[in-house]
Amino acid sequence: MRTSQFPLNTVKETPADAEIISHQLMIRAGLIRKLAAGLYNWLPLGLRVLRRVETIVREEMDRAGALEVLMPSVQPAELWQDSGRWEVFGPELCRFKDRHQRDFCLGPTHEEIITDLVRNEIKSYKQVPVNYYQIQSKFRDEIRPRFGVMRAREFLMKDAYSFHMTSESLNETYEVMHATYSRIFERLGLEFRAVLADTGAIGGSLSHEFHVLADSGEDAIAFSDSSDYAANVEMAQAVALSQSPEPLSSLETIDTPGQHSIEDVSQFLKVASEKIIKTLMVQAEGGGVVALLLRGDHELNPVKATKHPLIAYPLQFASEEEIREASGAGPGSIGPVGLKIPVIADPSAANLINFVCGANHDGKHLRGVNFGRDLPAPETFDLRMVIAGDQSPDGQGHLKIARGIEVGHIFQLGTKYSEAMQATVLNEEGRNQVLIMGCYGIGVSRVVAAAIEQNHDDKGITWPEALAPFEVALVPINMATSERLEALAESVYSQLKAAGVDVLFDDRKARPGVMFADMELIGIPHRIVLSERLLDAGKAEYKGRKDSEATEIAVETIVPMLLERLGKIG
RNA sequence: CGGGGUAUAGCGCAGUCUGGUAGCGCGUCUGCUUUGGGAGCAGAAUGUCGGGGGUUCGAAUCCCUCUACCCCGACCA
Repeated sequence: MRTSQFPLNTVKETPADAEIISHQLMIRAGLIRKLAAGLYNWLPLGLRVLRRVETIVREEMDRAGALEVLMPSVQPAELWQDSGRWEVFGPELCRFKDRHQRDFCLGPTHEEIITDLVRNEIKSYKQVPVNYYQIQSKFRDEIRPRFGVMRAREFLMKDAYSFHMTSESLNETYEVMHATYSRIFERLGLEFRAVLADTGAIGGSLSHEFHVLADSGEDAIAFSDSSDYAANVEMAQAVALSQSPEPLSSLETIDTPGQHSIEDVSQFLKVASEKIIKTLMVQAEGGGVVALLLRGDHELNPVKATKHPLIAYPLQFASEEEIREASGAGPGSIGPVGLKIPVIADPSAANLINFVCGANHDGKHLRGVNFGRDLPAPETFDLRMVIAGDQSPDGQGHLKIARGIEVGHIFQLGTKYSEAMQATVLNEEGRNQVLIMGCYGIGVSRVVAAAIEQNHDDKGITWPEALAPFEVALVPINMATSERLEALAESVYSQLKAAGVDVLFDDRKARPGVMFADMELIGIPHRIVLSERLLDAGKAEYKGRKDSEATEIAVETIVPMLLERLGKIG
C-alpha cells in the first residue's frame, strides 16, 4: 500500500475528550473517529487492525472445532420474554418497536437467539456437543460509555455457545475454550492472565475472565507469585491470618474522644491497625441489620459478602439511625461486644487476640478484647478483599495485585437458558433432556484498545507484530528529487509485496520528520529508510519500532533480512 | 439516574464578566524556497458562535428553554 493511496488521517493534537492513552492514540493515529457517545467509525487503518484480531480469533475457534454462524443484531422480544430477561434486563437493553408495533431489541448478547436456533435445529443427542460462534456487533446502552472503544455502546464481540448432554462434556469444551483463549492472546502478543471470576448476572457455576495486564485497567486481579493461581480480586479467596500467641490482657474501656476512623484510633492509642477490629453494619436479607467484623487494615469485599445468606444483595450500608438503634453509638464507635444483632467476622478478624474495637458508646473504645471471653466467638465468613502479600489460597507463594482489562470471559452456564426456553433433545433412552450450555466471549474491538494500553511509548503505538496494520514501513527520503532512489524504493516495494509482506510505502512528498512521526505514531513494527546519502554507500537503514537505535544494512540484504525477521523464509 | 462541567472554523482554544456584528495556534489549499525528525515566506478558503424563543436600536455575550457531549459514582467483552 502507498500512503498516496491510503490517507493516514493522523492528528498532532490530543483530542480533548480522550482520557486514556489508547483512546488518544486511536484518534491520533487515525484508527477510529467518534460518531456519537459510545459509537465509533473504524477508518481503513483501524479496520486492518480489527480484522487481524478477528482473523486470529476465527482461526483458533475453527481449530477448536467451533462452527461459525451469524445471528442478527435485531432480535424479537418474544425470545427475551421466553428466557425471562425482557423484564430482568435493565435499560442497557435497547428496545424499540417496528412498524407493526411489535417489540424488538438490539442484541447485547445472543443466548436467547442461539438457544432458539438450537432448540429448532438440534433434535438428537447424536448432534451434540456443538459449539457455535459468531463475530458480530453487540449493542449495550451503557449508562456511561467511555475510553473510546474500550467501553463503547456498539462493539465487536466474538461470542460462542456450546451445548451438551452431560456436565463432563461441558467441562471438556470449557477446558478446550480456556486453552483456545490462551492461544489467542498469546498469538496476539499480549501479556494476559486467566483468572477465576464471579459469574455475576449471566449466571452459571464456573467462570474465568481473561485480562490483558495494564495499569489503566478497570479491574484488579490477584495472582500468586509462585503458582498459576489467579483470580479477580472480587473472587480471590482470602487466607485467614493468625496472630502470634500472647497472654490475654484484661479488658478495659478507654476514652477516645473524636476518634472515629481506624487510622485515628490507631494513632491515638498507638496500636497497629492490624489489631483493631472494624465493625460495619449492613442491611440484612429480609430486613434489619447485620454487623460485619474486619481487621482494621482490611477492606470489605461486597461481592463476597453478599454471598452470605444473611446479607442483603446488593450490599447496602446501614444508616446512622439504624446503627444507633442497634448499638447505641454512632458509626465511629461501634464494636461487636454486647451486640444483639447477628455478627459475622472475617476469619482474620476472628483470629485476633487482645484487640481494640468500639465500645458501642460514643467517644469510647475497648482494649484487650478477646473472643470467647468478652464476647462469643462469631460466625466466620470470607468477607475481605485480598491484599498484596497475602498467602495464595492454593498454599503456594504470595499474592500480587495487578490491574487488568477484561478482554475475554468464559462461563459454564448450565441449564439456565435451555431450561427456560425448553431447548431439549432426545437422549439415548428416547426421552427429552434439557441441554447443558457454556458460553464464551471475546471483546474483539476492546482487544485493540487493550493492546495499545500495553504497547505504546511517547511517540505512539508499538504494535505487537500480529496486530500491526502493516508489517513494514518503507520510507524513502526526498524520493521526488532522485530517480535512482525512486527506482530502488519501487524495487524494494514490489519485491516485498511479491513475498507477501504487508508494506506501507511512504511515497508522499513529505519531509522526513513528518514521515517518521507518522510511521511511529501508527506503530509499524519495522522501518526501512532509503536516502541518497545511504545509497552512496550501498546502504539502507533498518529500525524496529521498539529499537532505540537504527542500524545500517546493505541494500541487497533489505528484503532477505525482513523476510527472516518476519518469519517468512522457507 | 444523581452530582459537576462544556458547546465559538476540521482539531485545540481565546473572546462572554463589562452587548457594538468573529479571533489565535495547528491543520487544509495555491505558489516559491527548503529536504535525515512534525520547515520558511507570501497568499487563500472555511463559522447558522449547539437548536429554539425572548430582552435590546443592536446579542457569541443578558434571560428562558431544549439538545448534545465530557467528567465523578453502581455494570460489563
